[in-house]
Amino acid sequence: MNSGGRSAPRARAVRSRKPRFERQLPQQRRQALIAATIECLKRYGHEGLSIRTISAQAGVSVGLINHHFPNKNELIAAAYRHFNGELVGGLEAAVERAADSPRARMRAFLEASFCPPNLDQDALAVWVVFWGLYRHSRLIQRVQRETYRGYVRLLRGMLSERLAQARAPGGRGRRLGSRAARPDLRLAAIGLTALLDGLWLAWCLEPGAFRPAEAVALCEAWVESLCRRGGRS
Amino acid sequence: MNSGGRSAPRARAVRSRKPRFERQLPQQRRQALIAATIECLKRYGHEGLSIRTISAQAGVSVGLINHHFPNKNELIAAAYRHFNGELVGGLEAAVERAADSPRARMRAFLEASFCPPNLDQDALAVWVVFWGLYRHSRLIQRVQRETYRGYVRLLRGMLSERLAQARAPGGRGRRLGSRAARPDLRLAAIGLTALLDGLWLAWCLEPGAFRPAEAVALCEAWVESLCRRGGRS
DNA sequence: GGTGCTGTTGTACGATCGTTCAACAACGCA
DNA sequence: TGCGTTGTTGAACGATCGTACAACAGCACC
Repeated sequence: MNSGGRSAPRARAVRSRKPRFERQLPQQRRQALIAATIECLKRYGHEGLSIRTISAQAGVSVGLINHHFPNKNELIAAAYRHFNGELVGGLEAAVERAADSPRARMRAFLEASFCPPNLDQDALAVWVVFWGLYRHSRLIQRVQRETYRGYVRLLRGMLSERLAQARAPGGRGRRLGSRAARPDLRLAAIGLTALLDGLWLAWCLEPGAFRPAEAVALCEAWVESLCRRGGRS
Repeated sequence: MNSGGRSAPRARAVRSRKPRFERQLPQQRRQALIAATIECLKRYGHEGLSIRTISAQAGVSVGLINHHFPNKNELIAAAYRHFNGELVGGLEAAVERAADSPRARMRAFLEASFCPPNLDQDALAVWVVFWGLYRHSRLIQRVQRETYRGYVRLLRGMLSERLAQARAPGGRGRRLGSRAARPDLRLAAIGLTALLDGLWLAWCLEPGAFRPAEAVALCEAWVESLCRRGGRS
């Protein structure tokens, strides 16, 4: 409040003191806020979804969020989009790193599904909060619809390759007439997705119940069974 | 505010007017509040978990909840216990109504799992909110631990019967030596639970993707596969 | 009909919520 | 070095949250 108090600190700041805050590009700041949102969800669950908690986690003031996002729901939707993208992107990368064989690609997909960072109790806590918002938020519904397509396409593509290989001449398909060899890909994909999700959920709820490798084995056994029976149930 | 205003309306009330509220036994009122809590969760999701929303749904004043429950969390935990109990009780009743055959009992269990009121989008919304509270509420954790045992015991018991029948002399078990006939019941139960939960989840998220009967068929195919292979993966 | 108990009401309180906005300040640029 | 742009701050607002509590009133009982 004393006169001159406005310029004196600034003169020192120019020389040595670090500024009270750092300006960032909107894109970078948005990413930081999204990361803070997910971190808050991991730590505090649904109660972590408050403007003050998130801004404190990001190390910024409460007002900044509404400068980069029109409102809280848009920030949450952006965080959901990011979280979904990380999952699908990680799985796609794991599949592409694998060998060319459909069997190897499927195995890489399953192992990536049952490894950190996807297989993580914190991650489940985040998913569950998002799912809880699903029914009453059109934004969340839209993000879900957009990102889920990528996941389904990836899984269906691999399963299709895998089943096609099994009934190819050089494959391991046995005792199959041409009719039985036409598997019901739709039901097969639904079943595999359900088994995968269910195992993932069960492990996150109780990590001691079984080992990740056992989950991979169960899923592979399901695919094997599909190959042998031609997908018919 | 006029003198005599206290006794005059009361004289009429005794004759014809219905009282402003009705006293109920604590047990009945508690049940009504629990039902209102679940109804609010179905309608409004996590935002429905407020004292004012629940008391309005139950048709009582805001103060009454804290007269029957020490705090909001205890009410939510009681609602979670009730919701779990309804599920497990309904499944047990369906199994007991079925024929004696292990196959019929398992089928009844699966069909009850994929029928209303269990197979319901509203029900999923309720579960998801409870799951979101799990990690940060010791009350919810305790209820979960208590009620989940009943579910696991029911499912394991049926699966055990079913597999035992399959490898009995008169059963349909084929090509099985005594060693292969010893299924890994633990992994089998884990897999079936995961498949069941995953299908249930997938249907609730997108009811048009497949019919409930198809889900039952997928689960039965899994059990059939276990019987044929002796549970080995 | 009067009395006591207790289930029930509704106001009040402090805390926290999402959002707004005027003022501040970091940094590019002339 | 001074100016203009704009990312950033933090106080303030009204709304809503969970809880407490004194007063009211339904109903059983004498």
